[in-house]
Amino acid sequence: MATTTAAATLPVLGATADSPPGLAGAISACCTPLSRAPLSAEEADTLVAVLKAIAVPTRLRLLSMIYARDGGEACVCELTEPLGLTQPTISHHLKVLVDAGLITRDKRGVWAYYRAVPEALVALAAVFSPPQ
Amino acid sequence: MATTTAAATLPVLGATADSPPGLAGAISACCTPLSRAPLSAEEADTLVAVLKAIAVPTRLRLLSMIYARDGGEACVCELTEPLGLTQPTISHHLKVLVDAGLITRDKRGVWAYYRAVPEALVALAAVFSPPQ
DNA sequence: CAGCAACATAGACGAGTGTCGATGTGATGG
DNA sequence: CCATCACATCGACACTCGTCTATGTTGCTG
Repeated sequence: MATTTAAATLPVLGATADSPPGLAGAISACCTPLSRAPLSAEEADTLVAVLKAIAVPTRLRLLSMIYARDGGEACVCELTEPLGLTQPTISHHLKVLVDAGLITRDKRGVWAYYRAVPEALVALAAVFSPPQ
Repeated sequence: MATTTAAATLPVLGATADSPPGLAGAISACCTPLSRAPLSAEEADTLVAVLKAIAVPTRLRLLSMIYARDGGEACVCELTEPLGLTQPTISHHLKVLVDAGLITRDKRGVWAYYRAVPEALVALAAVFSPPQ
């Protein structure tokens, strides 16, 4: 169960109920490591859906801000100012990250807290695991 | 020199002469793991330049086809047919992957062979290494 | 040298998307 | 009940980019 074998054990991610219904679970469920075998069109589309979510500077910074936070959660108000963008823009990007399964949303009162999903990073790292 | 410490040793990548001048080296040179600390705008831009290169189905499939090949190299003629795209389109995407430092180009005679750069995958995997 | 094959480059077009301002939706407080 | 705050949604605009056709470049061959 070491991190090096994560790629083999991760397909369970897509089936567990407590993991988000997003695409992060589907990464490991569909895709062997890149260097293992050529990707089919469907596998590529699935993986790309997640990669596109993080291939934007704003979203990548949002992701790192949430993941680096104590407890791995932050509300919108804490993320708007550091990036110098509008609140609707931040909300839009957060929704994309949620849909990709990279973070989760938890509304408590007036505030919406976005939380990290570390398993998603593990799945991504597994995809990029080098040959042998 | 284990894979788990690759993140720490990889900054050398950007300095070695035999590694491509692409952005793959810059990944590890600029960016700590995502979950370590919030990314600056510049760090995000650098990482995104590489992520955008692979966040396209065609390029992701090209990358996997090259990396999964024996010897880790392939010529354009071998990559055009399986994807069902035009030769100029394939050449275009290969150039993007080369510029990102994910593959290298080696022209031998009439053929152009594109080769894998495993260190680039290691650097990417390091970026997505989970907290602690 | 002529001709062909493999690949690169140039220009154009259409689809996708990051950002914005304006507005809608609940929850809280007086 | 009304005002306010935190956040989501909606349309619109500008820009990027994946793909194509057409053409240029280079190396091999008869």
